[in-house]
Amino acid sequence: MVATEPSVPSEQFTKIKEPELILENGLQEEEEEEEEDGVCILKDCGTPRELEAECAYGALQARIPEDELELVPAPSVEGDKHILTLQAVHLVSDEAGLQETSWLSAQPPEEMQMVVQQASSELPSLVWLGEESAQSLQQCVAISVQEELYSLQEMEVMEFNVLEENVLVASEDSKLVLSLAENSGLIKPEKNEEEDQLRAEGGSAEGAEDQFFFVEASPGEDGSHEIVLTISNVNFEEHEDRSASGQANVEKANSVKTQRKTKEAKRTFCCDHCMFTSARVSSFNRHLKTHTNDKPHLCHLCLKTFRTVTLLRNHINTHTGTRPYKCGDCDMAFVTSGELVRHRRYKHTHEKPFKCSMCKYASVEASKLKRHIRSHTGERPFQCCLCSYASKDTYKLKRHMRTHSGEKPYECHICHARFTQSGTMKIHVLQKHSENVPKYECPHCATIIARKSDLRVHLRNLHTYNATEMKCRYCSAAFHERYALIQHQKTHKDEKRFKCEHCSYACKQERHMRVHLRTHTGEKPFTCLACNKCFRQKQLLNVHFKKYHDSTFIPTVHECPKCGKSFSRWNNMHRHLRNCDAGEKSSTSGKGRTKRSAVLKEAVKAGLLPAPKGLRQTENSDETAIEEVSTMSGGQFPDEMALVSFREATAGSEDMDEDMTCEMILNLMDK
DNA sequence: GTGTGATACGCCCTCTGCTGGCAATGC
DNA sequence: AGCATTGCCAGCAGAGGGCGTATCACAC
Repeated sequence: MVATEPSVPSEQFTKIKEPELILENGLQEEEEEEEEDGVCILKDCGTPRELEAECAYGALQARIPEDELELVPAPSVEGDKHILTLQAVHLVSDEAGLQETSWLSAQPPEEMQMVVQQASSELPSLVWLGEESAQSLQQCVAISVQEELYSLQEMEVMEFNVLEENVLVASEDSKLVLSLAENSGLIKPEKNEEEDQLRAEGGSAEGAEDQFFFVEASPGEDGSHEIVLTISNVNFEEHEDRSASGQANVEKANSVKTQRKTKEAKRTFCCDHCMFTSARVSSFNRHLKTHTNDKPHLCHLCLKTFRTVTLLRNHINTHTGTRPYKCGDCDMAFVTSGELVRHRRYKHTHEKPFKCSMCKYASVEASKLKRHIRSHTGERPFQCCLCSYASKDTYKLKRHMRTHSGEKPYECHICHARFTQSGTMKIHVLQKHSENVPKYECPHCATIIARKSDLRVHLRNLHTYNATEMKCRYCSAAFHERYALIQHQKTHKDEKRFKCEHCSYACKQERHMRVHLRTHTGEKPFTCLACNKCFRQKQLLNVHFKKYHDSTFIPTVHECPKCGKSFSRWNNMHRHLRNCDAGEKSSTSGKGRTKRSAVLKEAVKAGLLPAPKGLRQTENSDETAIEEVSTMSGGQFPDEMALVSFREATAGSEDMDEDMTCEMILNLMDK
């Protein structure tokens, strides 16, 4: 039945756990009526490594013969030997809730056969102690081990230790004895004592026939060396929901950190609703109030209710502003003394009792140290449900969730811009709406930067030593710092660094030198596809093609503003204009040309005359003059050959200024 | 039963630093 | 005109400080 059926008590485990006692070192007789259940504190006295080495499935199976095991009772159990049956139980799927719990059941001592069956590979930790047939099993002990809390191997070792340690417990308890092998065994409660117990509870011996003892195992405070067993009665008449209750026990145990030590011989009261235990009745009773909604103490100001007078008083202080605990070193005051102590540590004494073992960090509060340690371990327990992000504390996750919700809770009170974080808004207000905006000056180049973080970027990009040399574009100099390289390259700015080896020509750009060299080599790399005529520059080819091979080309017509005569070229119109204007005779002398050039230039600048294409004022006219003149397409020169002549003539002086350009044009015009 | 210190959890805050889009600027 | 550079700026996350509150252990 019990051994083979998955109908393991579960819900009852939570129901039957009346206020329990720790049974240790012999419990007082006068309190026997309270001892329905118990909590046993077990201490590891085995050798887990040996056990682990013996069996991959764990110590229990390792130490117990595969088919039979004789159990030796605890010395104090009246010398009876009890052999119990161990039986593995494979739970069926509809009892999945049990699969997270391991069970051990002890059959009555009259069943002197112990059989260990290999648990299924899927459920290696699921082991029953019970009679082979299980049909006659009327009492048993079930041990629940939380798989969630331990790795499989650890859990199994612990399982063994539970049994092993029960010898000690049982030997002194004589109420509920579990022992296994020489120093281990599993013994059900002694019949007579059990009956006495039941009588004390007002029950009957028959009632005991249907009772299970549920034992919950959980780790002790200091790790694997101590285990807490919580033993409860189980009523077999209510088995229907046991799987669910078994799951409930798993969850319950997971949520509670057991910290109970009972090395001292004293009673412990166990909470019916949680894992809480206490040796003091007053504490236990006070704890019980946490599970009730009984809050008899009413706040007359907001009608909120509280369990205790102290809680109510503290609450009322929040209404009245009463803060009886005042800091002697500042104006702060607090409702509780604990708050004051903590405040003084933070602000005045700087006492930080919680120190990190991995760094120098220390904190006033343990929770802060715990949070800090996550920065060492990388643990991120708080997982975002919408993305892969996980944070180390709840607040960061909450803040992160704004990236999904789009929430921007912080608003600039001046321009009403909204921000996701208060710090961002603060920077915004400071930079945009404040008068005394702090500036950060680079210590290396005196650059002023508004934000410290951006100064850091500036330093990283421009002033960081680079192991790889960065070479100057214009010379052989090399630098390890980007800023130094940039400053150096600026020294090349006004240099005519490119000098012709065949003549005195010099220029600033290499591309100009390449064009110039063609005047020495005679190279004409640009060939007209229509007539195979070759040109030294692409612009000349383009002009040629438009004029002679492009039927859609419409030459610009320039009209004289005085007489309306049409000219195909801008410069011809202006030459005409000089003659047409007030009958003044044109001059072809150099002085006169220069004067005309200046007049022409000024006229164009003043907007009195239409600017020839390519003769606009530019910021970098020295570098682009030749290109600008070259783009005087559309027949601005007297003819194509004149343009070519111009190009060739100016090829060696590309950096001439605008006046020179105009003069050159006028010279050509004069031709 | 109550007061008090200790503990734990949660919330909110600041400071810090990195990232990438954007626009101005220079080449 | 196109491209590279760089400061400005908002978004976002890491780390830690400070405090409010609930609960427990213990002494009285």
